[in-house]
Amino acid sequence: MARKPAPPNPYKDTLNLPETPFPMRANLSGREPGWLDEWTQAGRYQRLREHCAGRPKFILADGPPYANGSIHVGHAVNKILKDFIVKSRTLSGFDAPFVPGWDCHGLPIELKVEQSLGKAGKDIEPAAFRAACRQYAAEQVAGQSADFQRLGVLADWDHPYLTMDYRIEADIIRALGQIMARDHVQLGEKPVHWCVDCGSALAEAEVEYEDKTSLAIDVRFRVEDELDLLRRLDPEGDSREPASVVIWTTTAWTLPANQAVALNPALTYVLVQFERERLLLAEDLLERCIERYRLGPGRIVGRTLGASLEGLRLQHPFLDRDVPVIMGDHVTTEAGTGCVHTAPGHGQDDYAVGLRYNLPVENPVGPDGRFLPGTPLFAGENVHTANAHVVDVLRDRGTLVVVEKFEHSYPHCWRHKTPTIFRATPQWFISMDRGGLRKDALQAIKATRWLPDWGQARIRGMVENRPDWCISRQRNWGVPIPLFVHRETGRPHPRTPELLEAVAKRVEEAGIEAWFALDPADLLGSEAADYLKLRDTLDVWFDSGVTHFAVSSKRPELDFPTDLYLEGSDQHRGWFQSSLLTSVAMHGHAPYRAVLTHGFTVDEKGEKMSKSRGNVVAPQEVVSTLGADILRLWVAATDFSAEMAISPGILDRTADAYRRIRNTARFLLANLSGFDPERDALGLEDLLPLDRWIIDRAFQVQQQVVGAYEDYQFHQIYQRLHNFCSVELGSFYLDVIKDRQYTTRSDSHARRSAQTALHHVAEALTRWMAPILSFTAEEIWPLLPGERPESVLFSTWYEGLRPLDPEAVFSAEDWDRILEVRTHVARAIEVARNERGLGGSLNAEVDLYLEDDLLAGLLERLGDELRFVLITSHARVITGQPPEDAAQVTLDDGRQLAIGVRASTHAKCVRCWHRRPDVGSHPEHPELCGRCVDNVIGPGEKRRFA
RNA sequence: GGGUCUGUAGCUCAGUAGGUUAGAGCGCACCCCUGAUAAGGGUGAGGUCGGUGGUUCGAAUCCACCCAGACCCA
Repeated sequence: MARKPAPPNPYKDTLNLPETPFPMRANLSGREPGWLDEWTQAGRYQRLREHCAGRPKFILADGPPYANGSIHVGHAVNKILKDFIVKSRTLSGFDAPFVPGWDCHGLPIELKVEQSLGKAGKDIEPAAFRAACRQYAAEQVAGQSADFQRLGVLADWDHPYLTMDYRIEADIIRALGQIMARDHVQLGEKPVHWCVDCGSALAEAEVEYEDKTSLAIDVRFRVEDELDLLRRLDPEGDSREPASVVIWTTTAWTLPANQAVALNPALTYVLVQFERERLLLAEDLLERCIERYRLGPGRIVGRTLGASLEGLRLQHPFLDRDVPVIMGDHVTTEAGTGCVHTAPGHGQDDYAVGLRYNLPVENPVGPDGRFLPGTPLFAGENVHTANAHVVDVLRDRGTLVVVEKFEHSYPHCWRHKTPTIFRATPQWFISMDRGGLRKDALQAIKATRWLPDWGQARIRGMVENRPDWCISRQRNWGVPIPLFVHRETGRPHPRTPELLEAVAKRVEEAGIEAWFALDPADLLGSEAADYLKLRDTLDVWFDSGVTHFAVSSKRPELDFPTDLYLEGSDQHRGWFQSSLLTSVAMHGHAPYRAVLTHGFTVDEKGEKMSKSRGNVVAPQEVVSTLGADILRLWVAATDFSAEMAISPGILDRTADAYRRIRNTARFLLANLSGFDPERDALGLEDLLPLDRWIIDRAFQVQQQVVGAYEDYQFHQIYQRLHNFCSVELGSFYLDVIKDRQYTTRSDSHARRSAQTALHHVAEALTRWMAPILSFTAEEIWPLLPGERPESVLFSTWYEGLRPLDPEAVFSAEDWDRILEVRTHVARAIEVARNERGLGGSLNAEVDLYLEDDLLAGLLERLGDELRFVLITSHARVITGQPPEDAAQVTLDDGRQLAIGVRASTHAKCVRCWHRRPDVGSHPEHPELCGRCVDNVIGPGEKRRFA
């Protein structure tokens, strides 16, 4: 049903209607790229550096994303949060340079390159392979960089740091040298995840857990010395049938390397009499064992704590040796027998407990996953296929109790998807304890500020418990561990520090290839024959871990230690820790003063994103549809300390909020048209009380906004910004001043007062939003009246706001009361609208019945202008008895208020739309009310309050 | 299985040191306006504060357990 168009208004030209080139519809996705181009052309980042030169610095270090694949929303969150911080600190008066970085070495890139070129050393020369990796990484960096820039992130994109930059590769080696010089590095023989298909050790991150079905076996370890057992256990009866400790394992192939059986000292173990033998088991697991073994009912004939069995000798189930019972807290009653087969060469717990008992680290398995020549019974067999053979041998020897299939979560190579094994190999380690690194790192953790504070407990727990850091990899695309080790002693060359620096110099010139291509004789001369040139590469976590040294302390615009690291919560184990350990190892303190953590992105149900669930939100898609500012606003709106939920629906809400903010800004700009602050602005003391009030509100908001930026509480800023636009401005102040803006003379005090307020608000508001809504703020900036620099980032928080004196004639508290009354009036008008078809509030005349006290006095002080505050055609205060039909309400302070609403019977002024008795009083302007006549042909109306 | 967290209206967030009918904005419904108009204003309906059991005169707020989810580890 179409409404009939409003009749043409002959006085329209006499109004000051809003006007602005700032469009209501943003079309962000279409216009953001153009703005970016402009800023790039203008050298925005460099110019900002010049502008900020000499200010106190605030350094946020960029944790390098891995240079592989396109960015996902988690990357976007991270960089956008960093951008909020960099920009807000800039507006707070800091010089906040930001150098983006990338992590460029490592396995995933190798795998990508292998896919197209084949294996290094087999299908392609290693040098060519590394060159291809370098090329590939550079392409990935370029792609990710473009995506990051598209998000509006301001950074030194022309001069990022790449861990594969020659100078950085060289400094990574130097960092290793310093850590070695402080005696934190050692060569060890330790079990590591090993992929037999890779023929290489795997990093934890290169392992994924998959379900696997294994053979689970229970195996007898016969007690050697019956008398010794009797002394420890004092069993009832005098059975002399064989006694065995039973172990349970799912990796039968590790039995040849068995060196002990571990019991938990605090658990109770029982000796159980079966038909032809006695078995020792943990009491808590007895029932389940009896069920599995089918050896008959079984009768407990002895009982003791694990602790009393320490040192008992047991016969290996098929090898001619005896092994001790040892104590380990890692032994649990989750599954098995409570007696744990221990092979220090094949398991990390086993290795750790073995160290305490000085057990040999035997490793009979070669890099190809086959038992070494000379291994009794199993030489040459692949460990996985040997399992069945081991079971056969056990059965032959009568040491097998039971075998069954068992499904469990088992580590697999993420590349080959094949089960990994633990295999003791020579590896280089950063020792946590021999140089006191753990202790010093824990101290450094204490000295660092963690946000949120539980981050401290999290990383502390990890550092307290973590094993030594295995930094060597048997790979091609990585920074070498450029050591010469003696062929006989295995010791690094005595002149290692000097040699490392010599290598670093060459790497600085030619990259890591300088090491791989190096002829040892060039550095060692005649000694070369005695030394082995190491081909191991460094764990990539070492690369990024030393960026505090290779980047932060090397680039002149940066600083070390750095003010802040900001990454996802997974980095407590990753970059936060690798950076901490290397920095402590090199300098004795943390590389950062504070560490801020954000959560992971999840879908609207709080579940992680994955292709299979189909709940992935791609930043590229958000940017190309809604625009980067919407994504940025979503980041701001979300409390990043927990999981961050994102979905199309959530982004729609965000876009709604954006429109609200945008339109508010638009209205401010539109009502500032023709306003020149130099010429037209009034002093705060000359403003109407209502205009003075909104500046007070803006002042309060700014306090909160700036404080929230300092505390990284961006979601508070979003709430406050949006609330300010909706509540203070939209539903009250802007609505009220429309009449004054439009109808009073364009250069009247009344209008200039409002414009002055709008101008202050707009100046402040644009800055508040600038770190978050970067594009929109820059779009607004040049449209604000008055001289200004090229970008809002060249300014600081607006200083033109002032709080309202509590003693002011209309104080903030006074306005709170007025607003409360206004809410009740709106309610009463709504009733009239619905019940009597009142229509717009300007059709209403309102009587407020109050006791004769302060509130009545306050409202009366507004005089005739009360109607403007209420947006009614007439309003008055009556101290006396209300009529029956008045709406009775109780105010917050307990006061009684009655509101009478009636439809005005007066004619409507075609110009201001108020219904007034004086419409038509001027013969030449019969359709105008008195004040409009005054505004059109007279000196113009005066306003005193609103 | 262990460690560190999270769970308040459809959405995003507040809820002060435990105290009357748990708040805000958005969205939604309805109404108004048509001089912010693919805008703007008003009113209203939405919550067993993840669940259970405790402590307490009284708990969204304290404790225990459980459920769901996230990250890290095994």
